[in-house]
Amino acid sequence: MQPIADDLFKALADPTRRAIFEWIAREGEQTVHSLTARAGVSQPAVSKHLAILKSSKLVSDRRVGRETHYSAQPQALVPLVDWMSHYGVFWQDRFDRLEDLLKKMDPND
Amino acid sequence: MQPIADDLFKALADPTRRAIFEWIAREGEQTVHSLTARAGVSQPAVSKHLAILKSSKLVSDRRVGRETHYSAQPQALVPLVDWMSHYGVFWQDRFDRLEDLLKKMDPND
DNA sequence: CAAACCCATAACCGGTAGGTTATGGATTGG
DNA sequence: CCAATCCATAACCTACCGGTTATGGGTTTG
Repeated sequence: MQPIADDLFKALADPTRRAIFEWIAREGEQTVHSLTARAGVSQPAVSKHLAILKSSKLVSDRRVGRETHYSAQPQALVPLVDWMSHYGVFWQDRFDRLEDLLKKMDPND
Repeated sequence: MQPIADDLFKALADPTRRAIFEWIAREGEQTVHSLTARAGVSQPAVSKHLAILKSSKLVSDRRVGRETHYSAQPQALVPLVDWMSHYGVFWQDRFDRLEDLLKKMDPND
């Protein structure tokens, strides 16, 4: 098995960090300021989480004047999918759900 | 979003622990002894990792005399799949691979 | 241009996580 | 039945992680 990026698992293991990623992913580009507003931790803490997310490619940043805007990069999750795909059971258990997803994606449906 | 079991992410975040899980998953039931032989850490360390894997349902144990046999429970990964399914990009990017997997699973193929 | 704002970094701190050795209970084998 | 084996737990240590406050550089605004 190819050695999956350990940093990816580690980056997602912290709940605060995962929450930050989820907000950005679901609501689009966010500034550090807006993230700090609801993170429940200080601004430096948020910045550090963002740095870790960035180092594992889960987010990218864009400077706009004095603000830094962060966007989600969910493609960075692909190694996780690959890793899980080695444990076949998961397909069996979620086959129904999988079919639904495929139908929704199929333009000829 | 339902609060995904934090313990699951944490359990998988450690590389030694993940390796142990992978061995059991790929090669079937294993004793603590055999796992210790290649884990690169002491037997108590392995036992602790197994306890953590067990507490997040990733493995189950079965006592046989003085031995304890551990088996993988990959269904415990399902919450991870669910979590990732919220970040749609992943399906688009891996669609080809997904198709391959489905073909391999199809008994009429 | 001075003040306020946004953010990253530095320095520090406490808790926890992963490792170790020591130990002991249960089981097997000679 | 005594010794050896398998494993879990306890006790301990260290390193790292996630948090804090302090600070300062860059940017906008009044």
